[in-house]
Amino acid sequence: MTERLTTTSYAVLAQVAVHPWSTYELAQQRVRYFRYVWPRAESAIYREVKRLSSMGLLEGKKEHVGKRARTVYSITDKGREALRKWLATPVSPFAMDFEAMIRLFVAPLGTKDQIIATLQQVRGDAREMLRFSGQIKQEFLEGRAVTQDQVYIRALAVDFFISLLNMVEAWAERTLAEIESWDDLSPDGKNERALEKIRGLPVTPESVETTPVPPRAQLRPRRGERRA
Amino acid sequence: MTERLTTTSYAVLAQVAVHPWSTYELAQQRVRYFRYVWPRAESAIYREVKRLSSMGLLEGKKEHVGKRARTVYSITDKGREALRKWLATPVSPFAMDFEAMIRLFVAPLGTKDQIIATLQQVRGDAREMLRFSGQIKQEFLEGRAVTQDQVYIRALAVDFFISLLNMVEAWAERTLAEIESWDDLSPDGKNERALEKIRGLPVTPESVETTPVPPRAQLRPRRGERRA
DNA sequence: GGGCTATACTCCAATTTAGAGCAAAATATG
DNA sequence: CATATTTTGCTCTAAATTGGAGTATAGCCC
Repeated sequence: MTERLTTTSYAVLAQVAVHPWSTYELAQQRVRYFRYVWPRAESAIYREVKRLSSMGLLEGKKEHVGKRARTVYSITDKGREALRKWLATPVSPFAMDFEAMIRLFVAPLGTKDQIIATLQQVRGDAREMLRFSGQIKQEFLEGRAVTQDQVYIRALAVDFFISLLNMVEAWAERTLAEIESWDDLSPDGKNERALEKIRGLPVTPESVETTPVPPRAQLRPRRGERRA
Repeated sequence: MTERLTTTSYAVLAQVAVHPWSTYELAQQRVRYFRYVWPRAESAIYREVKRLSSMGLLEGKKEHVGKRARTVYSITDKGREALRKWLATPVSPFAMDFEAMIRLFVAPLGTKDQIIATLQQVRGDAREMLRFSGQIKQEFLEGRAVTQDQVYIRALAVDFFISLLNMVEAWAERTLAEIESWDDLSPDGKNERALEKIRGLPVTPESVETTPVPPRAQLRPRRGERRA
């Protein structure tokens, strides 16, 4: 048990800051909070609350439902202080896990149907998450969200998700349309059209340098706060 | 050393399928290929090529530069076959690590300057990656990309990235504008406006059910191919 | 010939993950 | 009302993964 706080620690602290939770609820309700921005194993949450509580950043109270015990955690002043300090440090850059891209890359090895199925999955996932976002939106509009008093902040996050998901959905849609218009997955006669497509993609023109340097963003630590 | 192939295995196979690479190049050039869709530790790549090679999916040839040995890997037919089989299985859903969202969530604990700095980082990261995407775009337009013969597929991926990055950049931009227009980070009088903002967010209307079920997308395995 | 950086890895401790287990409570089913 | 199933509320562990330290040669530049 190290004393080092990771982003996962702060995610748990942030969620508990909303109001007290039992560990089980905390693990379940992550969906509503940070499942989509900081997905971690369930067992990691159970481990984390213990750690944070032993460090005095959370306070655990044992409760009983019949014979079965459960622990309800609340954030302490020290915990809030830790969050405050964290806010002054640099953020780690965003990253994705997007397996479908790797499949697209090697798509010509497989069949047209296979890559279409993959893209339909992506589109389906985006739509499902959009439906979920729609529920969150409704909760706020109807004034029944748990963090109703924080709409002014939450709105910014909801905006992000809906934009992201709409973008993914739209991309999957137009990519499906493109691929469905093909006879097969061979390159025959498709590259000309593709170059036109690429030419049209909007990259802010300023400084398309030739230095093939990987973006510096990648040099800041990605997960924990390990220092060099 | 298990025999199980993970998405990381397929990412390496996919990259080697382009042309033979030395392990070092492979690890370095991941930026160009799957760094942004499947970011993994460098040491994982070194481990993976050995594993794949012991399984006969890659073939390693020792070369010498003076006294120093290096291994150049090429994909085997068996390796291509593995990729082909993989394409028939279901994709794992996309996921993000986006620490800035957690910070936004607890932003009122900190200062306005802090959350502004965080959002500027996000915008900066997006811009940097956009610049990198711009270089890729240029490579294709000038016909000097390594996978020039695959533009018709690559264009679809480049489209995705540029859309994603522009979306992130635009979101960061408008969120910064919003926050900069505030006097402070207190909720005072901001929630009305926020509700209007939320109301305007485009969620496809079909079926905004009230069942607060977490999207099924999350139930498919995220990383490896573990079966239930 | 000294210093620096790039190449080319290996190794390892510390985390982190996915999932198996276990037990009690609540709910459904016959 | 007896029994089966599901949900709650966790703990434990093997296996995988990570970030970094370490080692060593090569090739430049001054």
